[in-house]
Amino acid sequence: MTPPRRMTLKDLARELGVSTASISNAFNRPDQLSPTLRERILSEAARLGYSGPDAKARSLRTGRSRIIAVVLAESLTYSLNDAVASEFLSGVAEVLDAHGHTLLLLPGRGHDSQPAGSANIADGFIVYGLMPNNQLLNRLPAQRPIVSVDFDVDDCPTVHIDDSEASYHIACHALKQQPRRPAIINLRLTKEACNGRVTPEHTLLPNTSTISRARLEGFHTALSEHGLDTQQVPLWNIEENTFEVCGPVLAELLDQPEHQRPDLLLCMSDRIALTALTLAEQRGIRVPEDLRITGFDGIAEGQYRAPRLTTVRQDSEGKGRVAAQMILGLLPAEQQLLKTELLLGDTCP
Amino acid sequence: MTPPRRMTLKDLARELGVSTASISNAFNRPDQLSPTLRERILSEAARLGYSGPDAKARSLRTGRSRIIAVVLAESLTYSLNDAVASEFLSGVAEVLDAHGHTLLLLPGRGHDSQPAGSANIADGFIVYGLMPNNQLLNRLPAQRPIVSVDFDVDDCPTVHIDDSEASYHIACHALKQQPRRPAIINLRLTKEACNGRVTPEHTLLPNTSTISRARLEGFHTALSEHGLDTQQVPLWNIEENTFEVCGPVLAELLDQPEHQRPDLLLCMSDRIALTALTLAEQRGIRVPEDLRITGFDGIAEGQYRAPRLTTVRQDSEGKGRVAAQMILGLLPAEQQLLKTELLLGDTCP
DNA sequence: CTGTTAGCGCTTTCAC
DNA sequence: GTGAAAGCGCTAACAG
Repeated sequence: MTPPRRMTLKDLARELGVSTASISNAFNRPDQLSPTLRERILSEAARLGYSGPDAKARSLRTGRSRIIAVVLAESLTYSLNDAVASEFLSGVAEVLDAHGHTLLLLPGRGHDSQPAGSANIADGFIVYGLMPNNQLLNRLPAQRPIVSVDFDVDDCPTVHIDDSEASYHIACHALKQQPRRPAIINLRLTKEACNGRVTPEHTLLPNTSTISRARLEGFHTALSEHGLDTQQVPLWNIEENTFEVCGPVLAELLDQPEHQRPDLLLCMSDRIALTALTLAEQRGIRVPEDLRITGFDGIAEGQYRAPRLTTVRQDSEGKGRVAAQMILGLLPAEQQLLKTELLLGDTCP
Repeated sequence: MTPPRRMTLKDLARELGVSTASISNAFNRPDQLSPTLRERILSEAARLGYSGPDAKARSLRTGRSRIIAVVLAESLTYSLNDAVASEFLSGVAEVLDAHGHTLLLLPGRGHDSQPAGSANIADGFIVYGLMPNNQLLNRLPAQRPIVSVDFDVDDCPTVHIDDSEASYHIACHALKQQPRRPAIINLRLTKEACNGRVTPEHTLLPNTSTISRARLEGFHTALSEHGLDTQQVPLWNIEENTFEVCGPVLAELLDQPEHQRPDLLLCMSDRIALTALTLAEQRGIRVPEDLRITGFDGIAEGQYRAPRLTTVRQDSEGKGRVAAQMILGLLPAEQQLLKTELLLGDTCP
């Protein structure tokens, strides 16, 4: 009885009485051998159960794996359940797939740990939404292309949107109605973990390169231009963009006495806005009459419902596509700024 | 000027004047060398920019890549935007990550195409929601572990839920209220693509091993037991579990004359149920007074809203965890049947 | 504890 | 066209 070892290219060559080079060529370079021989090799290979060159050996030999890794800021568990991150991955996957590449998912886990050893099998890295100071970047294998998304890294091509401009625009729209008590609900704005009202004790993350600060800046500019004192506008913060974490914070906010409760919520994500909307509905607070709400992201969930969310649509899938194209060299490796669009829904008409 | 070639283990060995084995051991087997030497090697490696053994070479040598592939039924673009699939992937990722493995995503694309060449780098495969007749299975490299999820494959460990039982239970609950015109909204039930009412012209997919048929069977059993003629209960079908595809079908259903419009929708997914709910709200159809709706899956979106969806919760993340544990050999490779739970929401109290 | 060495399976010159 | 041979970077036996 023969050992049940997986058949190798060499085995097949011996079996067919041809050289290993011909087998290799049959699979990789059709022009290097006669069609007849190629046919014979391919059909015999199928018959004998040889399913093509081993990817491990091939990638060692050629130096390329046809695998692109996406490094996600948060844990995979979180990212995969976040609509924005999922859409982004969709876009990446679509392009990679169309070009015969596959997608390896790497967690950014913690703040400065090593990426898994198998990470460096990838031909290139797309780094999504990581904090700029994250050590992880330096730990990625050098010499291989990196594209960063949603934040700037030195000497690294980037794809992102103009967060402060988009925030400015949606805030301007919301402020047309002259709110008496606007509030801003931030996402990961503070250095210390904070789920609730932001107080003077909290320090904010650096105002360069963090999404939250850019969006906050846009909101503040709009508020100032409308004659409001930004110091007077309460800031709330949320650490994680999930129902579970948003819920209690927004409940606390909405359960304030009515004369104190905000009448406009500028939210930094659709998830936050949708949670606010649900909780308002449960409390009989009318949207938009008693409370106007704006979101950010434009996820499907906010648009296929009644009332529809007023928000900024960012093309996350498009971001993914551009990032993938850049990493594959199909697009020049430069800064790419994607457009956003104001979606006028029912929560802040 | 030295060539900018990536530093190899051998280079480092020469540089430090030690053997390659020691370098390798420093990274892989701490007990095989003195702590002093190990420290020196590690720190020098960091200083000289050697970021550890190359994954391609290592995997060729050891035969293992520490990469597990998940083969998704649909395109990645679709799967990543589907809450159920995303939750499943979350569960897989969580376990893999905890055990130093990484996740490679493979599209099932089409019905019988080759998996990408780089696929066979994986140490094992988790096959999610594929049709049982899919050729893809045979194309996966032999000799490597496979776990299938949500459908049965010969000689292949599987994790799934009892779809027909769960459907039976939720239908029994819904039928307590004696609906006059129940309808069933299926997901991929017919052989031919069909978005709308299922007619006698349509042939259904085989009743073995397809989720839809199992769920339909559960619904039918419950209907019969409640004295209803299953032949009289209209079947509708939807091909893709997205807002875009569900919308028109459910609009057509809801826009029927009132005396003809169903007063109970047994939906095969939460996405379908949520779309029905939104469209009903837009039309002023009261839920649950005029129309009761049940879903299937128990996604967060259906629970963190008002009214809450009545549905069956299946633990997709748990499925992912179990599948990952099986593929890593942490759990015996056998049939695993996960529990489901009836969630009584507001759409069918 | 350390060093030498033989491949893992493949691709790709290069000579025929 | 085809075949022989070198070696991608690493690990694990084994010998010292």
